[in-house]
Amino acid sequence: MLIFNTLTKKKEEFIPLNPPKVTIYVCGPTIYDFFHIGNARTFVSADIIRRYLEYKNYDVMFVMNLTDVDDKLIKKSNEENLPVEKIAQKYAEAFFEDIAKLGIKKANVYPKATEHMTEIIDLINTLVDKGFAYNVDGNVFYDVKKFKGYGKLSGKNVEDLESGARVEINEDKQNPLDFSLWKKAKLGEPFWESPWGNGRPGWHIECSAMSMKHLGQTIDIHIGGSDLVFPHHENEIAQSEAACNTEFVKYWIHCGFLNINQEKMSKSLGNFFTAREILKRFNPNAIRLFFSQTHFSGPLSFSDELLEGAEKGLEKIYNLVQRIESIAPSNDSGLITFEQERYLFAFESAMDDNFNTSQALAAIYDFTRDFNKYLSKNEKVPVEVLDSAKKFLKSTLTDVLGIQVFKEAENRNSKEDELIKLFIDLRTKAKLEKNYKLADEIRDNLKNIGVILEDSKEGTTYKISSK
RNA sequence: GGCGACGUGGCCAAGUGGCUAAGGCGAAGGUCUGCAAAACCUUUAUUCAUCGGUUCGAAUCCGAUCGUCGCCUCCA
Repeated sequence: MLIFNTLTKKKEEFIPLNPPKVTIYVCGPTIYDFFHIGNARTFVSADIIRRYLEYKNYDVMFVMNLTDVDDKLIKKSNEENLPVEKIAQKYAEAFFEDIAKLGIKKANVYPKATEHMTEIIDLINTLVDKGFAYNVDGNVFYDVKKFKGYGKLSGKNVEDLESGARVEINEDKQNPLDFSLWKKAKLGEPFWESPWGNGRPGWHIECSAMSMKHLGQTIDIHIGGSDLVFPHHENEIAQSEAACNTEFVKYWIHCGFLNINQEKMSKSLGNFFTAREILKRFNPNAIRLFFSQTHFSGPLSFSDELLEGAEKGLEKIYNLVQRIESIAPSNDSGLITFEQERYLFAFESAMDDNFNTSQALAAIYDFTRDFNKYLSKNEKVPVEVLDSAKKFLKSTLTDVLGIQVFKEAENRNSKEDELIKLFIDLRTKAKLEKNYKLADEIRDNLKNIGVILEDSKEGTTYKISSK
C-alpha cells in the first residue's frame, strides 16, 4: 500500500511502526463556530483513510483534537458575551452533530487543549530546559534557529522566510519566525498558572502534547489540510522532535482545499457554506460521494450543480441496490453466476495507491453497469450471487467510503408500504382497463409526494426519492 | 519577492513513459414501455494549455511561454 508523504514528497510503501497497530492524529476544528463544508472535506478524507486501514485489518487508534482555547474563541466570547467554555461547549456539540450526519466514525479520543495543560506545560518546560525556547516576560517563544530541521516539511528555509517579511513584528521575539509556546494572559483573558506566570498555550504546542500523550512520541500518520503544512505542522515537528529526539510522524498526509469560483473556501475570505447548511439541502451520502469523486489531495471545486451531479450518481447506485433487494434468490442448480472478483480487485488496487477514491469509484460504477446487465439477462439469480453483490457494495461503498446504500430500504415503514401498494394495485387495474389517464394521475401524484413508480415486466415497484 | 501545485471531452475527473486516454454528470439516437421512469446499447478527446527538446515510443520526462491557484499572517 502506497501513501504520499508530504515530508518526502514521494509515494512510499506504508509500513506502520507496530503493525497491526496504526496511530493516526488529525488536526481537528477550533470550536468557535460551525465548521464549513471545506473543513468537512478534510474530516471525511481522514475518515475514509481510517476506514480503509480498518478494512485492511489494521488496528487503528484515531485521535482528533478540539482546540478549545485560542484568540478566535476569546474574540467570539467577547462578541457574544459568554465565557469561552460556553462557546467551546456549544460548538463542540454542533461539531459532533454534524460529523455524525456526515457518517464520520467517532475518534477513539477527542482531546481538548484545556484538559491537557499539565502535559503542555511539561513539554514547554522540556523545550526551555533544552535551550529550544526562551521566556520574555511571561511569553515563551520557540527559537526556530536552534532546530536544525526547521523547514523540512514545507520545503522552506529560514532565510527565505525572513526575506518574505510578511511575518508579524513582535519586539519580544529574537527572530520574527519564532512562534509562541506560551502566551501571557491579558486582562480578562482565560489563563492557567505556569512557571512563566499566568497565560495560555500557543496554538501549535497542544497538538504536539496531545499527540504524544495519546499516541506516543512517534506516530504513524498525521492528517490535516494543506494550509497547515506551514507553519502549524512545521512547528509541531520542531517542538516534538526537539523535545523527544525521535521522529514525530512517519507519514504526513495533507488534504486539498474546497474551492468556490477557483478560490479557496475559508472563513477569512467569507466565501464559505457551513456543513450544516449544505446538509440541509443535500443527502450526506451524496456529499461523501461528491468528495470521493476527486482525489483528496487535489483541489475540489464546489457548486450546487456539481453536488447535484453526485446525487444522480448516487441514485444510480441506489437503483441497483433496490433492484437487488427486490429479487427473490433462487436455489436452482446450474444457474449462470456473476464473477465479481475483478471489481473488488480494481477497487482495492485503487485504494492501495494512495487512497485513490475516484479510481475506486470507477470500479464500483463498472460493477453497477455490469451487474445491472447480468440481472437483465438472467431471470433466476442464485443466492450466492445476490449475497456477494450485496457484500461487495456494502464493503466498498459503506464500510470504506462511508456511503450508506442499504439503509433506505430498512427504514421503510410498513403502513406506508401497504398504502403505496394499494395505490399500485389501483393503478394496475386502471392500466388493464386502459384508463391511462387515471394511471398517470396516480403516478404523477405519488411522484409529487416523493414516491416514484417504475413499471417492469415483473410488475410495478416503487422507490422513495432520496431528497 | 521566496517556495509550491495545477492546466485532460460541454462540465467534473482518473491515468504520470508503451495494449483501443478509466469513471461520473450532461447531450443526441436507439432497445424496452400505452406513455414514462429505471436499466442497457451506440455516439460525444486521432488528443491531454502552447511551443520546442529527450526517446524506438510522452498526456506522462526536460526546457521555455501563457494561464489559474495555494503557502509564506488565523485557516482544513
